[in-house]
Amino acid sequence: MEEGKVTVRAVERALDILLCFTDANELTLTEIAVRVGLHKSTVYRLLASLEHKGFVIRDAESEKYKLGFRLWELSANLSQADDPAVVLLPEMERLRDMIGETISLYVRDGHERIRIQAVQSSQAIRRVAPVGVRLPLYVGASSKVLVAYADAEDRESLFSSPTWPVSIDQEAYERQLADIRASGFATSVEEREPGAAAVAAPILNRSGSMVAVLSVSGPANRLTVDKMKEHAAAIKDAAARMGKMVK
Amino acid sequence: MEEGKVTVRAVERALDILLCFTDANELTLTEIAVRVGLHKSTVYRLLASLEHKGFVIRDAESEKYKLGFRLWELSANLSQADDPAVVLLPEMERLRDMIGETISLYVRDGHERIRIQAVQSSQAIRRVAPVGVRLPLYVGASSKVLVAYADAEDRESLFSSPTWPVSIDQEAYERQLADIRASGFATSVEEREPGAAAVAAPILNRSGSMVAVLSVSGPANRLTVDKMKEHAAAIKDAAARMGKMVK
DNA sequence: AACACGGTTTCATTACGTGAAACCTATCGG
DNA sequence: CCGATAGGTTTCACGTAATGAAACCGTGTT
Repeated sequence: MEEGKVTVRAVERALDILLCFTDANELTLTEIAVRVGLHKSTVYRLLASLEHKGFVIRDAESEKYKLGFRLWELSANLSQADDPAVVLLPEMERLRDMIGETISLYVRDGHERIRIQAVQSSQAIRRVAPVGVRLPLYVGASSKVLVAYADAEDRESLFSSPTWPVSIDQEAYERQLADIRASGFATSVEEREPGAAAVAAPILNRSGSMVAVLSVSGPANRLTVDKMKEHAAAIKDAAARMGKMVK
Repeated sequence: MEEGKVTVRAVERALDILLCFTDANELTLTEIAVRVGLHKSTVYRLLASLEHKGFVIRDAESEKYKLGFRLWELSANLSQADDPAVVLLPEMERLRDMIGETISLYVRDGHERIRIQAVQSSQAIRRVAPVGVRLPLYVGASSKVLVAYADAEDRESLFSSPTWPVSIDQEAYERQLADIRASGFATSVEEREPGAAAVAAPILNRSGSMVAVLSVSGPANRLTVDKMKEHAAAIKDAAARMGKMVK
């Protein structure tokens, strides 16, 4: 396992436990142990620490663990200024008005992506994109960008994980990712949803790491090859500007 | 140092670091090191872990550390239904409208209490109670309730801790706590702040454990003995109702 | 009764987290 | 221009403290 940063194992494990609660809001100790792949007693001790500091609590009746009040305190202090979903919204609206299609913003979360922001096209036929949904990482333009711009070791662990479809021709897929990195955007036509097409580009901050992925999506029959090219240019341009707005 | 729970040192330290950001939203590594009382390199490693998991980030321009986007994800999943500060707010407003004084909600946090919610009296002369402040646990009506209803061993460790004022006559104090438990409320007149008085009662959930403490506070000259009695009745009533609303 | 399923405790082992100290790179002030 | 300061990073030897296995406890469930 390649590192690069000097981290503290116990802490990372504890944080992994916290992150379990992004897609489940009540878990038992053993469920958590399975999720993070650690021994019961290890999880027990880590949870005890998290509980002691108020980051998790045990629900009185269900006897299960859930997130604690400490996170309220912290999230109250989260400077909204750093949340891409907030900062980039105006810019996304500008882009939407310019090209007239639905604009989405995704971040990767483990083996999925989350749509953290979206502005809807105002056209009658349009892509409807609810905020907050989780989508698989192996289909769609945004997914491909998220994977293409992940760091190497991260990608490796993704591909070797049991959630990654074995049906994918890894050879061809890698070539596709290389193309995406070269061109700076990805496209998809009816990959995830029939009748839908999309163009996506990474938002890279000043230090060059990916903050999120921006996408234009709409009905496939409106997103012709020419239109896609136009959109790709527009979205790359917007993404570059956005990259300067976030850490 | 009395324990009682098997915790993981590194994790607790990391969480302490996170908690630094409740009262400051940008900190340098060394500032953090001072706050938590650890060596630079230790904090460095813990921060690296927190950063790696997205719980803190380094601001691009200020180069300081701040809370990361991961907390957004988590707080999105915080079941609002369990946060007393949210659930009980409407009820607190009702109470405020009824008796016309500032209503506060406190929880205990180690050797302090935190005001997790407050609704302000609309009178010209009033108690102004900002949410989020931390106050000592040895003065004020709310403090006394928080201590009185803590479990015995918890109280013991509190009293034997170095932060507990030695000046307190423990004998008399214990009697006072017993009275509070008997009557179900506590009062204070100019105990913590000159000119201010308060009445406080515990919010006990169905299983009988204390969730928070509710208090009425205002200028001492308005909170006469008679008024205090009225308020005590009102607040006990409200607290009882609230106790059924939370876990 | 036997079993499964959560949580808790104990214990031996050594990996891992730790603090000190050195180092690097800026920025500041005389 | 040089020394000082401050913030961050790396290295290293040491010994604690985190770990996994296994046993244990309580409570349902069959």
